[in-house]
Amino acid sequence: MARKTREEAQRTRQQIIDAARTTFNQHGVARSSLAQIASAAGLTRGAVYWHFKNKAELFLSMREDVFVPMIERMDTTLFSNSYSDPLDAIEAALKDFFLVLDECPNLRQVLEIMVLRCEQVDEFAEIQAEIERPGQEFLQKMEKVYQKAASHGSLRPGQPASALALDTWAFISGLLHALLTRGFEKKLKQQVPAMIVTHMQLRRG
Amino acid sequence: MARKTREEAQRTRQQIIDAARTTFNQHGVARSSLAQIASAAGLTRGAVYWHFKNKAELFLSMREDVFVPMIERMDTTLFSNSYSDPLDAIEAALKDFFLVLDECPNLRQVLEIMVLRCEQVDEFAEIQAEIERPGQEFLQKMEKVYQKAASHGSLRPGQPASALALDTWAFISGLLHALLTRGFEKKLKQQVPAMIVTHMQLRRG
DNA sequence: TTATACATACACTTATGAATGTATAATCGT
DNA sequence: ACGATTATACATTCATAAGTGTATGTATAA
Repeated sequence: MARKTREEAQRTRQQIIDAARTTFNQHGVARSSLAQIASAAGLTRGAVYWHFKNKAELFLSMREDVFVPMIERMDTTLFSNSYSDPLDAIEAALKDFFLVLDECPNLRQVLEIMVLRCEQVDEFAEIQAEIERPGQEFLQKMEKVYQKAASHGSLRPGQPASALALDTWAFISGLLHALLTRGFEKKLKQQVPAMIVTHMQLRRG
Repeated sequence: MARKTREEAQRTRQQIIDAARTTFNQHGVARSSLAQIASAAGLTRGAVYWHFKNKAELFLSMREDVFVPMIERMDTTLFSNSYSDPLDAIEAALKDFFLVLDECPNLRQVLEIMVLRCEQVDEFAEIQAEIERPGQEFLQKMEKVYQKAASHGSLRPGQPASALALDTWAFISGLLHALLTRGFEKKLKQQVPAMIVTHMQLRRG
């Protein structure tokens, strides 16, 4: 075939990423062949191998495509100074996270792939480390905000900020997994905001 | 080779299950071939195909080998009447769960495989449903115990039992995933009892 | 004219499932 | 109780399918 413009080439690259996302999501990472992905993008393996070294690199590129913006968005809400009570900032950030998850199918698909449809082992060990890090950083950020809430006086006394942050972290992680494994069914999805309110209510003074 | 006694055959069956567990855990389910598993058990694929139809059936057998006893043990603690306060029963059951997880490497390996090293998709859909069900049942059991605690008067008022059960469920799920992904490192493991105490303390009256 | 953006073809490896082989428990008839 | 028969518990072999990475071809944008 013919050579494409640079912009066209970038579009095909994006098409491959999109095809990888849907294919990984449908069949799992291990069971998705590069031929399948290429075919889903209307291309051949040659195109895939031109743009990406192998499946692992394609996986990482697909992830970065949607992961970085999400983290930035959460941070801005979490550290926003438009909330008088830091606990409100946490509550808003948590709600916003699940709202984005509901609104952005690309992000949802990528999270589904990373959590459910990817065997975390061997050469994907580095990938796994990359997945963990945002969670760790989120834990530290939360602890800071809980400390702010403590000095603000809105926090129910008796527990250190670190313990509260751990509890919230486990709660969010578990809720995310529950949503992902149950396919974001309405019944559970509608309970999410109330669950967050309950969770935060338990630590208000 | 020669034919074995029925008891010997049962032992080789168990050897295959053990080999599958360690192999799945090391390399992931998809990347583990039946030849690898057979070799790890000191056998050939012929033995595996004799005892199991295919990899999926072997996976399910490996799971049932350790999963059923765990559920029974949790239930006995959860519904034990040796605790005057139902909240203490919940706290004890949660602590016991993570204690068993720490003590029983087989159960830990199987959970690691199911959560981290198994792509939940396609023909494993039934398997996934089997994995979800205990979680769902646990949620319902918890709700009952929270209701008992409410009528017992030890529960901090303001939240329905269903909401509290959901929160605890998400907490446990998240904590389990955290432990599994971080390889049960001591630092986090030692925090588990305190986290459970914190979690329960937040809902005591 | 050359580097790019792919498509096509090739060589190699690996896994699966079924077929076949085989020594011996287990069972059955006498 | 003992040999003959049969079913069992595997090992071995075979046929086939898929996937990967690389090498090569090629039209065209740069």
